[in-house]
Amino acid sequence: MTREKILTAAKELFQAKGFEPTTVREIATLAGVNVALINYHFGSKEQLLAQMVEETTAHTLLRLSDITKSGASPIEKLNQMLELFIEKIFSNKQYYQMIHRELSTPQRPELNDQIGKPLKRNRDEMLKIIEEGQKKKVFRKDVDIDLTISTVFGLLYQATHIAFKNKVYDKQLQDDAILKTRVLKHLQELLKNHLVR
Amino acid sequence: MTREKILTAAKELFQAKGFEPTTVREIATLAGVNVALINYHFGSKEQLLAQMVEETTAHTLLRLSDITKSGASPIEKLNQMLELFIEKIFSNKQYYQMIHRELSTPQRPELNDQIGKPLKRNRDEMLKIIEEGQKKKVFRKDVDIDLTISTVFGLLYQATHIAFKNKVYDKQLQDDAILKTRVLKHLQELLKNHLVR
DNA sequence: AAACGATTGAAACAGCTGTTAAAACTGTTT
DNA sequence: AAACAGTTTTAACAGCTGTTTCAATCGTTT
Repeated sequence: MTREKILTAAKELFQAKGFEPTTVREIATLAGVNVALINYHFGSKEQLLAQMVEETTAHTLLRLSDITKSGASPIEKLNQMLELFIEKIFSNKQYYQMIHRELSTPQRPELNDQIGKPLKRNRDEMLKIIEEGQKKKVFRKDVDIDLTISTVFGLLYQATHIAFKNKVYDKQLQDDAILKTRVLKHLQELLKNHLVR
Repeated sequence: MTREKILTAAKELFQAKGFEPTTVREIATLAGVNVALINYHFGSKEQLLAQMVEETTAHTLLRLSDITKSGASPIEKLNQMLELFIEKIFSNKQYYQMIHRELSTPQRPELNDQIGKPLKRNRDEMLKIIEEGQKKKVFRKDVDIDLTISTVFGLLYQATHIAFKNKVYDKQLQDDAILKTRVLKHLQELLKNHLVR
């Protein structure tokens, strides 16, 4: 019970403020527990985050392998995959922003690795599908697959920025739902033009 | 002189460690000056970063408007622009990583705005060119320009990650030069397929 | 009821952070 | 030589950080 209360409070604060700016005392207060219990149950503040990422990632990977193993065509699979990622990322914008921020910091390299692994598995699933499409000769072979995948995740990351930092790009506040369909459509057309021969 | 020494030392440390983890005392030591001089010359640690970004950005914007104002075709302009961005970003990978990291943190929103403005000007230059291409009817009109630009910058950002965090994506260490030409070629083809009608 | 290990609470640890007030020192102008 | 503004130094401020120590409490087992 205490463990869960700490995890919940920590997730909320890490999302809102980031990892480093969040203090263990804030977490303890929001969770309604004593400060010392964080170190008692998780060992350290870092391991608390590592545990959080571990438990949060599991579900997405299950749904991903469902798509990969289905009988759909490569293009259909790719589209389903895009929908899943967009859904996941938009409903946890702050979480993914925080993860990427943490992933790009030179501090805490060990924690970095622990967070990086789950994300790499996402990339690998997309890689499988593109290679399958090439094998079935529906996708062109003269594309840089690695950079294509990076393009997708790069845009998804940028989209989360646009979603709640519109002022930076001089745009009116846009409804997430609208942005989501825009992103999906954009990525679908982009990939179709780029991959399909 | 003191000012410049502080700026140089700060840039080096911010790049290597990030903004927050770098202490004013470290900056002062590396610059070989007294701690108090940072606040004397810049007012605060935050304004030091703001000033740094301001001065670093100026040159790029000059070269950008050169491209925009040239007589080249939209496609040529776009390619020149890509080359410029890739050049700038790859020769200052750590710097741009740091900037993006700082830009994605909910802390220090005022500083956020100050950093965001120069980056927005980059986007605007690219926007101009795409709109020009549409007006001259060499580019399709049914594209999401905003997301197209986000796609470019999103990939460039991802590329800097790949450049010195290859382990995350299970790749061998790649020479920056090779990666740069790969990125350039990838973006050129991607945009051509997506924009040109 | 006694004993036990697991969990919790209060308090303090040692160390760091950005910033600043005031004095000391510079080089130039009167 | 005196006055002056622009810099630099010293030293301290007030506050925060993650972590740990040790005693108190809890629920379960003997």
